[in-house]
Amino acid sequence: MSAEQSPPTLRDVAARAGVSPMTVSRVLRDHPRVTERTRERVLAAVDALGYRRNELARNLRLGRTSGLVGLVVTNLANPFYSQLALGVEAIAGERGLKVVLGNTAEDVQRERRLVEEFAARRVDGLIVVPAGADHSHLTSSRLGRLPVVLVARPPSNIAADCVLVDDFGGAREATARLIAHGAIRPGFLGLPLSAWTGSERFRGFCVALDEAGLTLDERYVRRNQRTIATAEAAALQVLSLPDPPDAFFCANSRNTLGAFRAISASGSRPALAGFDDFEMADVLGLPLIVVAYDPEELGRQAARLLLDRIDREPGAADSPPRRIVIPTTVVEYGMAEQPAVRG
Amino acid sequence: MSAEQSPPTLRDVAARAGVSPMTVSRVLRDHPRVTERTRERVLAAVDALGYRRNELARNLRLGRTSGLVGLVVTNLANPFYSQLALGVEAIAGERGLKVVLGNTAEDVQRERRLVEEFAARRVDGLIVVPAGADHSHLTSSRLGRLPVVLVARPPSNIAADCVLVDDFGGAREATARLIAHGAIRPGFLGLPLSAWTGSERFRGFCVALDEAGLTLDERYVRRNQRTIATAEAAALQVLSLPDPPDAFFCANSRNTLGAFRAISASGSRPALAGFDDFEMADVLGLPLIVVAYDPEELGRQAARLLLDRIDREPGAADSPPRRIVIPTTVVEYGMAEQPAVRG
DNA sequence: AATGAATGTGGTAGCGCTACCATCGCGGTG
DNA sequence: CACCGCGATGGTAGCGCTACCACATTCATT
Repeated sequence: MSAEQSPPTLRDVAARAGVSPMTVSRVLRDHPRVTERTRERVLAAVDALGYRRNELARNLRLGRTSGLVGLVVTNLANPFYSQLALGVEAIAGERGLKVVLGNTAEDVQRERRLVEEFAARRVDGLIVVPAGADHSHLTSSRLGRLPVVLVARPPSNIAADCVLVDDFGGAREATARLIAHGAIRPGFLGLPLSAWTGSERFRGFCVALDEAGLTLDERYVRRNQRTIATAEAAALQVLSLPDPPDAFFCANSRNTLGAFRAISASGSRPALAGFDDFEMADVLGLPLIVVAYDPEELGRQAARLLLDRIDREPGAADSPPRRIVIPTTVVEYGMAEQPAVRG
Repeated sequence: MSAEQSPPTLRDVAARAGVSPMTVSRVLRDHPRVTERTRERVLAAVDALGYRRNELARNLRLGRTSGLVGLVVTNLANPFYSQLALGVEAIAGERGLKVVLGNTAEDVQRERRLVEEFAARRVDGLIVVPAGADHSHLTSSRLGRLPVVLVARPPSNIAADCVLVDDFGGAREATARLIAHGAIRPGFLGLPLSAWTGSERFRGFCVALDEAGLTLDERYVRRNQRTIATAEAAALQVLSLPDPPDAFFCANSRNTLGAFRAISASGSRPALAGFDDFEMADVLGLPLIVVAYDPEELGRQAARLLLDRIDREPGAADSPPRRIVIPTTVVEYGMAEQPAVRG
């Protein structure tokens, strides 16, 4: 009685209630064939002992799954991914599934390990923001038919569902707005083309230029900025050209902020547009066009795709992979009225 | 052979390798007493079948824990909590523990449910940012001696470890800096006193005033702003007094941003200080003092406290609850040089 | 009164894994 | 040549739970 070492088991409850373990199990499962009197006695024993059913043992006996969804992201400190996680948690939670977290820090090795561990823990499914370009370790078949949904970056050499942001459309539309506001020599601050978002957003930028009959000046393009500071330096470099750009499209918020700083520092006032909305966009005091979307929705859709696969009969033939694209909206903060607005 | 329904088990591997399940188990555990030849045959079978050890079953047999840490936060969309999660994940990950996520949206009922579910899943420990003031459902004893660490808000009527931010010290120091820069009638935009952070930060503000020999004008105090918009309105209200404050201390970033907007809109230029650093603090274009701290460190410390409890022998007497306070630093963005700096 | 069905309860087995002990074969010792 | 010791392997049991079947009641039906 004094030092209750390990939590009580169903057996302990049965002993105390003076019934068999089976009866306790039935009471806890709300099985109909139990007398009210028995039920009460069992529940009293449960209460007295502080008993809690061991879901691990239960799951082992029952399904062989854990009731967990593995979520592997590249950088949880990024609000984008935490909102994604929130969306996943919301939808998974509706089904009683819990979310297990893994952070890769863009390290493919860590991603591999995490995916292996999650599979070993018998998660019901995986939602992954892949760090690298090679996704061969994410094939559902290799993971024991474990459903996998990719987020933000499409599957490269495997068949898997995925949820993407309309990187291309958003970049194109925002660039078009820049042009509608009068830009004729826009520059681009972006990401390496090796990154999916990097190439898609650049493509959108280029197409918008093309559609407006403008040609891209390669001197205005910088792609290797990973921090606000380097983005600022890159923007300053471009701005110090003898014929600087009259606008910037920035492929993510770090570049946008870097450009913002550069513009604040320099005398020139190029127009500014960027992918990713941020909380203080409207108080920066400079006109700004941003491409906004809902990261939480990204998570919700990914979770829905995953639940769909999980619910499918395991014997059923694999349905073809699906791809969901989350739309973007372009928001203008403090821009002067322009002649024409697209979209 | 055609439709491999369920993942292969250790038995399947044993059959294929022509050995007993025990031998397979030993190989997988790197038990020393296995011939090299046997090991190779087993590993070949593992490879051929794509076998992966079932950690659920393993844990059931072994410990009775899940190797999971439950993390319950109030709002994952808040970057503060996602960085916290990152810190927890980092430390837990070093020990091979995974983090299961729960979001309460400040709903005490949801918190209760989540804690119950996590306990039923036999998590090894819980890290909770409590939503309400009543923490009775978080007692380690009620949860089957499950270790619990509270974060950001201290335990109110239970014994539990906790990790806190130096709310008082940070608010006091930042307010002192405002005063050092010349403020003599500072206002306060804050949170309800019922919230721990709300009362602590207000206390710091008051003490700093007192230490400088200033008296608080109650008309300058607003406490019920939950959004940037309401904070802006509150700040405007205060600023439109016949004798408005010459500075604001804001208890969180929403209030700081609201005040920032109000100040930008109105003609006056009160000095501004606020709790919580944010990425764009230095580009706002207005002098600003912020109280900064490392949310990730908060998570790391919480995880360390938890691991400490987990590692303790279950029979050992409960050690007294510990409390760790994460220090804050005060950062000045674009402030003019002042006569004297404290600290 | 005998039969059958419906009902509440208990016993047994087993999910996948591993601790523990038993067994077997080997070489070395007296 | 029995004997011991040791290293490699296998058998058994059981972690906590529940599906399945067996059984003992009870009650309606013929």
